[in-house]
Amino acid sequence: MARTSGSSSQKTGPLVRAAALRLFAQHGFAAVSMRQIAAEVGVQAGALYRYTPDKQGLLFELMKVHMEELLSTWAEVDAGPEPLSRLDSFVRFHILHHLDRADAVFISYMELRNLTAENFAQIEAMRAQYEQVLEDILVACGGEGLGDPKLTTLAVLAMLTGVNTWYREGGRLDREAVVQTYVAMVRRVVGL
Amino acid sequence: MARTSGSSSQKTGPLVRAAALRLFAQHGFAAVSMRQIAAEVGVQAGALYRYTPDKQGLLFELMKVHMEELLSTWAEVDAGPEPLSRLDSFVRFHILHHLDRADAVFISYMELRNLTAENFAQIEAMRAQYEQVLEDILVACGGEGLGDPKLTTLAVLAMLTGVNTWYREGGRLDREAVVQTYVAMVRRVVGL
DNA sequence: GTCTATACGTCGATAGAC
DNA sequence: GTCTATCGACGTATAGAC
Repeated sequence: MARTSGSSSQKTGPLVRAAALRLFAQHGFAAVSMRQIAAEVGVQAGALYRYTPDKQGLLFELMKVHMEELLSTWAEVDAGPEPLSRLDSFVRFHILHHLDRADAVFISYMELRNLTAENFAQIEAMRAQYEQVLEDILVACGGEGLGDPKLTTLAVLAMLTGVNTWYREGGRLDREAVVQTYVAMVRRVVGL
Repeated sequence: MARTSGSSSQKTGPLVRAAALRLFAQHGFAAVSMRQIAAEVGVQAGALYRYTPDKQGLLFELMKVHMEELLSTWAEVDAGPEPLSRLDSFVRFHILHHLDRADAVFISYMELRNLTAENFAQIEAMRAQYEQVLEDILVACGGEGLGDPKLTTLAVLAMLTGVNTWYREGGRLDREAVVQTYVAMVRRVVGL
């Protein structure tokens, strides 16, 4: 029996998350009210609580889904054993994946302090896991200039994620040009 | 005639700004109330309006002072004409200056979206000015690997500012070790 | 599954006493 | 220069009708 149109139960949930994602990214978690999110979706504020236990739960789910997707997508993309091509591939993946999810990336960096301690610990663990991915690649590459693997990892990630703060579609450089420039810069940072 | 103790007019203003700086950095601009700031200072909320026109003005002044100090302090530190030593000196300056002002740095990156359009434009202009400082140095260095000066500038600044997100006093590396590692990494990024 | 109505607290900012 | 008192608006979250 096909449910034709009546119930929006399978639509409203995703709409709530999409609206929250956009509004949190634009104005900040604390500055956005449940009423605003509801208005964006086209329902009354009370209806939101069918889809989230509370505002905090909404923020946490957005960040959790983002981090899970980051880790699982890399696992799919990750090609193979050759270290240097893995490094290039990681740089490309990180930049493009982050550019495609600017709102979620922004929230995941800016709103960490608005998570409860328990929720923060979960997100933090996934972030550390992602850092470890790059550190392992860098160690496998083992460039001569690679002094401290931890520091190099953090420096490279900061460099790559920084692209999100200035890149605009239709600007002077397209994505491919940015990726290639960063691939070259990262190689130099690690001394290869 | 020495005013001995009575009036606190010369003390409260700075205390208000110090409290706001700390609280905004910890909880975010939107999440902090004027009542919280007043409680931290030890006055009632109404008294704050002797020292700022409104909450927005308080945020703006913190960011404005921070950017002005960043630019003027570099102008003092900037040594001379030799490009490569200027680059090293900029890296050292940026890292240490930022580590010494973690709260102001954090606010200046996170709360840009809470500025009015007019205030944002002023801060943005000073940020662009600071970026130009590094770009000029990089161009003067003119390393062979230096592909796009704008991109390299942004990548290096992201790398350097990223230190603030993980550095903790008393950790595995002291400031000097961090500075030296980053000086070496930045030289490699620009191909020198 | 969404609505209306509401409990109850806090917000930024101002007025006027002292 | 700081206080107390207050305005009107808005915050999250819940209860119960439909």
